[in-house]
Amino acid sequence: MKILIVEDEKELLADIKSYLEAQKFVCETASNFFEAEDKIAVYEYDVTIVDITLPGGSGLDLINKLKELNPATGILIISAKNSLDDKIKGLDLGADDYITKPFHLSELNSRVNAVIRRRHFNGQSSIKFDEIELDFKAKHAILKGKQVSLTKKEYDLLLFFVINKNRVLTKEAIAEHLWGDNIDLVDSFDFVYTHINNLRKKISNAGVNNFIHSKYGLGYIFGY
Amino acid sequence: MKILIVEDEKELLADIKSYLEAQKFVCETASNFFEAEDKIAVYEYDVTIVDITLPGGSGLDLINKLKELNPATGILIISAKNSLDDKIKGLDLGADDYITKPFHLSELNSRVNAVIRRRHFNGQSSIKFDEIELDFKAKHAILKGKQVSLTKKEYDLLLFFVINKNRVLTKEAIAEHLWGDNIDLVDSFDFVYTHINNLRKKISNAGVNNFIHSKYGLGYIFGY
DNA sequence: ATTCTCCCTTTAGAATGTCTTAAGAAATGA
DNA sequence: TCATTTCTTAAGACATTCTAAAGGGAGAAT
Repeated sequence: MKILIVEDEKELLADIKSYLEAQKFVCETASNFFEAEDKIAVYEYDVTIVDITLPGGSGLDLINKLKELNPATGILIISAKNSLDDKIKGLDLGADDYITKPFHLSELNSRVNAVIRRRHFNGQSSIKFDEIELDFKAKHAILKGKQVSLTKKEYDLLLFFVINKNRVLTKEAIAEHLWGDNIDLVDSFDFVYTHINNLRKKISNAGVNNFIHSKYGLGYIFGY
Repeated sequence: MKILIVEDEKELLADIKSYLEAQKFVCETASNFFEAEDKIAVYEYDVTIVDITLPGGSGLDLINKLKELNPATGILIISAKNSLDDKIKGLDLGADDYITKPFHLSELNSRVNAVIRRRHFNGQSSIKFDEIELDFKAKHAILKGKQVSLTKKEYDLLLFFVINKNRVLTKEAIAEHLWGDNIDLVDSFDFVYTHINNLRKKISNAGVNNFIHSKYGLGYIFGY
């Protein structure tokens, strides 16, 4: 899960980032309108957290752009206590939720989770592909109807596969999505093999086979 | 897909090259205006990445030349943070996008992909010619409606043919497009024969025949 | 028409690079 | 602390790519 945080107060921005990263989200940040504009043009984040009052332009315009460029992203507004008006406008523009300053980071976190659930998966609490089902709340998989517990990385990896079914994912893309782009490209990405292997084991132990296919020299593809 | 990277900062140039090569692009480089001028005169790259500030001449002039010599190429500008003016001029001249220093290589990569998509494929996720279809997401071919898996070289080769249908391609051009300029021009290019043969086998095994024709002494042509 | 040269086809196997797997070290968290 | 998860490492298996070589055919020269 990759999140963009758009917030001009540097300290708050850093706090949010480190909190959400501790919750195992992969985060990127922007501290003004233009930076945010650049980032959303380039990457389709799962969730975008937007402070309405931004230097360089209104957060509302940013939301407009977001809806245009990446309608699938979840949008969470941060607003000051007094600007009720902006909140309503934001929700009208298609934001999913808002949170008022000051707030507890734990609350932000649960709202992010709620947004992800609602947005990405249309209010469902799980996503399913054939005999493979992922439960967002419990963060486990249901394979052939049976619960299988997954580690965080296995869960994220499987979710990334399910969302991108029938699309080749290079190990670089996988590494980037699960670990963020602060990883060094000279790295070998060997650890991806390990996680793929672990995930495959758990899936096939449950009697579900042949869903993660290797494409030699290209990457992996999930599907039949 | 072949990319020319024009950038004078040696270290950045090397970083970009190795990143994009990891993403399975074939890259060539130029570190000043004249070198770039030479290269674009000789080969029609799919995408050209141009740093606006170059020793020997302006990147803007280079863009002009590019539009003249190879209007089909995608152009991506790299610019310093302060030179907003140049960016706009560049886009006016026909560049497709710009990216501001400093940037994440992953951002550059997605912009390159966006440029390619826009240029070559108009947002489609596959390209089709008669009974031959290539799925960009899954990186496989669909021949007579049936999925056929291809190796990376076979895929690249077939894509090159489909894009250049009804045009004679010399084996030197094929070699250059698929392997980049690190191959020696004195080489025999015999390996091209092998890959053509493998590709023909897979295509005809699927019951699709006579699409890759040999033109004795000239090269190959794809079509009826 | 015949011969010669060069280009292309095809095949087999060597070299290369990628993936699988497992075991253990390091990091994280209860 | 101990248990679990994540990362590192390495050996071996495997797919792909490249090399080399033999044979067939096209076009040019005689």
